[in-house]
Amino acid sequence: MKKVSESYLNALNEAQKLPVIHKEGPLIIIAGAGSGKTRVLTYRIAHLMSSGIDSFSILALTFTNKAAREMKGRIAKLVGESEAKNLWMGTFHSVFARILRHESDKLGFPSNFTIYDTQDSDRLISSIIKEMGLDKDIYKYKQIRSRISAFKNSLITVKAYFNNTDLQEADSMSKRPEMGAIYKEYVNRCFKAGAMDFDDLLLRTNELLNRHPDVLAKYQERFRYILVDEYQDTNHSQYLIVRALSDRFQNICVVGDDAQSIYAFRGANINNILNFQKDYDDVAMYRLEQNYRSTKTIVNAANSIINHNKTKIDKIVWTSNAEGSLIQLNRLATDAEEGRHVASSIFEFKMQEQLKNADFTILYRTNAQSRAMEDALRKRDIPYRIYGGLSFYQRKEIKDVLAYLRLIVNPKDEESLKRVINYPARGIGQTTVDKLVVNAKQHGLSLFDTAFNAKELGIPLNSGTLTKLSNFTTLIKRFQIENEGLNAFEIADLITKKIGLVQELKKDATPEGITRIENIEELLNGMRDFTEGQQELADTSGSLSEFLEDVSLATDLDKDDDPNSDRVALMTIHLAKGLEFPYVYIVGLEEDLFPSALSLNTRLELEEERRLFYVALTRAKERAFLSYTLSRYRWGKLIDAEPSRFIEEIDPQYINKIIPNDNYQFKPLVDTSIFGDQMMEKRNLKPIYTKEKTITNPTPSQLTKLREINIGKTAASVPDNFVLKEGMEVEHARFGCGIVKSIEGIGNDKKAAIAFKGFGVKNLLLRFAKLKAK
DNA sequence: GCTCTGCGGTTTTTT
DNA sequence: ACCGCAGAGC
Repeated sequence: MKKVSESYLNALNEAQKLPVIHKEGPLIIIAGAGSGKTRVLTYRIAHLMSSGIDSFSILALTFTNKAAREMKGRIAKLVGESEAKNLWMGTFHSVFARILRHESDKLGFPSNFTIYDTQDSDRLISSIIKEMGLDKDIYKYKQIRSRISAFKNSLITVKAYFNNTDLQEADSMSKRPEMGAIYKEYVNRCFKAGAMDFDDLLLRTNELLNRHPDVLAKYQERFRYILVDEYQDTNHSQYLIVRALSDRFQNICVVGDDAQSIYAFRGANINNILNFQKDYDDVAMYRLEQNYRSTKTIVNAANSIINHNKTKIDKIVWTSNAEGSLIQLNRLATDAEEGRHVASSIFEFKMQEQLKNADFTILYRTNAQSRAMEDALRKRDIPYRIYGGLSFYQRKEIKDVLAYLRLIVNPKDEESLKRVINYPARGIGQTTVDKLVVNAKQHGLSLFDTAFNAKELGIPLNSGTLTKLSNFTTLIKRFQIENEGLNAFEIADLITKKIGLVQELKKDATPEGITRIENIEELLNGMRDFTEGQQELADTSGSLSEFLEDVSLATDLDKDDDPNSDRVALMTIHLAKGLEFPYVYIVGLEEDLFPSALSLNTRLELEEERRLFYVALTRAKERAFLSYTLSRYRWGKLIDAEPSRFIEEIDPQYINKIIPNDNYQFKPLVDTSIFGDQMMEKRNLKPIYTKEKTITNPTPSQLTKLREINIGKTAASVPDNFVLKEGMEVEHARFGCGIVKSIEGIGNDKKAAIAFKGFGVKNLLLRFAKLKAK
C-alpha cells in the first residue's frame, strides 16, 4: 500500500477535514453548493485506503458515470493507479447491473439480460395495451409507464399491487381498472424477454438481497465502507439497497444537499436525506458551508432564493471569494431575441475578457428551448455542443444497429427483435409479427423461438413468409456464432456490412440521411475505441455485452467529447447538476416555463422548481446572466409570457436590470393599420416589476399574424446581397409591387417605408420582409 | 406488405 | 413546429 503523506490533509479546510478523517460508523455530510464535496469524498476514500482499508471493500455510488470516472482518477493520483483499480465506483444502475449479471440465475434471468430503455418500455406497453384491446386514449402508454415506474421505485410488485385495494381502487376510479393486468403482463413480458428496465435494476437488486440472505451477507461483507454521493436524489428503492448493504457494518457515508434535490419527479425522496439521522444510530453530521466556487454576489443571491423554501435543513453557505459583478437580468421581446442577446453577449465577453467558448454555458428548463439558442449561436458562428435531448444512442439509426447487437447477445429480447425483423425490409410485416406475438404467448416461448419454430408450431403463415422468417432467424444465429470469435467492434462492423445497412441509408441523399450514415460510422468508431480501451484493462474483455451495458446506462454527459473542442455548452439545468462554469446564462425565466406550469399545484413541487433555480445559479463561478421574454413560441404558437416569480425572489441588490427602452420593444414591425391605433397606444411598456398586468403586448394572435405576414416562417437577418435604395421598385409576397419611399436604421433594425399599390405606405423591417427587386 | 399523408400529441426534468 | 403513428390506397 502506497502510504499517502499526511500533508494531503493540508489541501482541506477544517470543516472538510473532519468528515475525511471520521473513521467508523455512519456519517452524513450536508454540503452546500460549491463547498468541495467531491473533494471531501475523494479524500475520504483515499484516506480510508491509506489507513489500511482494502479498496476492494469500498463501494462508492455516484450520480453519473462521469463523476465516478473523474473521482476514480483523482483517487488514483493520490494513492496510485493500481490501488484505485479495485474500487467499486459508479451509478446505482451500473453497479447493480453488474451485480445482477453475476447473480442473475438466482432471479431466473440470463446473465446477458437486456436493459430496456424508456423507449423500449413504451413500445412494449403500447403493444400490450393494443393486444388487450384497451382504449389507448384512456390507457396512455406514457402514463402507464410512469405509474409502473412509480410502483417499482416504491417496491410495489405486481403481487403487492393486487394485495393493495387502495391502489386498485385508485386505478378503477381513474377509469383504468386494467392497470394491474397491464403491469402484470409488462413484468411477465420483460421476464420472458430476459430484459430489465431501469427501475428493475434497483427493484431486482432489492429482490435479490431480500430473498437470498446468503447473497446479502456476501455483499455486506464485501462492501464494508459505502459512500453515496447526491444522497438527496435517491429514491426509495435505492434507499433500501443502501440500508440493506450497510446494515452489518454501518460504515455508511452519505453526502448531499437538500437544497439541490431536483429529482422528485422520478421518485427521488428528499426525506432520505432529511431522515438519515433517524435511520442509523449515532450519526455524525458534518456541514460544509464555505463555497469555493462562486463570487459573493452569486452565493448571496442564491441564498436569497433558497430562503423562500420552507422545507430545508438550515445552513449558511458563504464565501470568501471576491464580490464579483452583479447578476445581469435582461428582458427580451421573443425567444429568438433572447437567443440573439445571449449569442452577442457571449461574443462580446469572449472578446473583452479573452475567454474561450467553453467558459460559457446556457442553461434552460426544457430541452425545447435549445433551438432558439442554437439558431442564434449558429448565425454568430459560435461553436456549441448540446447535451441531453435526444442522446446519440437514442437516435433511430443507432438504435437499429444496437437492436441487432442486442438480439445477438440476447435473442429473447422482444423489443429488439421487433425493431429489426423487418429492417431493412425483408417482407415480414406487422400482420406476421402480430401472429408471432399471439403464438409466443400461447406457447410460452420467446418471440425469437416462435419465429424460429413457426412452421413446427403450425402458425397460419404462407410458405413465402415462413421462408423469410427462417432466413431471418438463421441470419441472427449465424451472427451469434460469429460473435464468439470477435470483439464488439468486429461483430458490429460485420453486421452492418452483411445486412447492408449503409446501402439502405444511402438511398436517402438528404443531409439528414448523410448524417445518419455518419452517425453509424461514429458508433463503429466508438466501438473500436471501446474495444481497444477495454483490452488494456485486465478484468474486462471488450465483449459485445459489456459494450451494450455501457451504452444503455450512459448518459449524454458521459459521452466523451473531443477534449480539444472549444464549445459553448447547452443543457437543461437538471443535467448541469454537479458541474460548474465561469459564465452561466439562465434563460427563459418565465411563469409557466420556469417554474413549469405543471409544478404549480403543490408547494412541494414549486419548492423543487426553486431548488432547480438555486442549482442553476450556483453553477456560475464568475458571472450569471438571467433573461426572460415577453412572448415565446410554444407548441408552435407565439404566446405571452410573464416574468418568473423567481426573479422577484432574488435580493435586488445583487441584480443589474437591463430593460430596453420603450421604443425598442414592439415597435410594430410593419403595418399598424391592420390593428388600428389601440395597439399603438397600449404599447408603452412599464418596468418589469409592476406585477399587475398593465404591460399590454400584442395578443398572441396579433403577433402571429404579424409574423405570418412579415417573416414567413422564421426571422432572418437582412440579406447582404440586396441593397435597397430610395425610389426602387420592389415586390412583396403579400402587398405586391411598391416603391421605396425612405430607408432608416442600420443592421438588423434597418427598415423602409414602401408605398404599395392598393395597400398604402407600409413600414417594413427589412430583416423580416422578404422583398424582391423588380 | 409497402408507402404516403394527415392527424394528434407534445413540452418538465432522466438513470 | 415537429415528430411519430395510423389508416388508406397501391
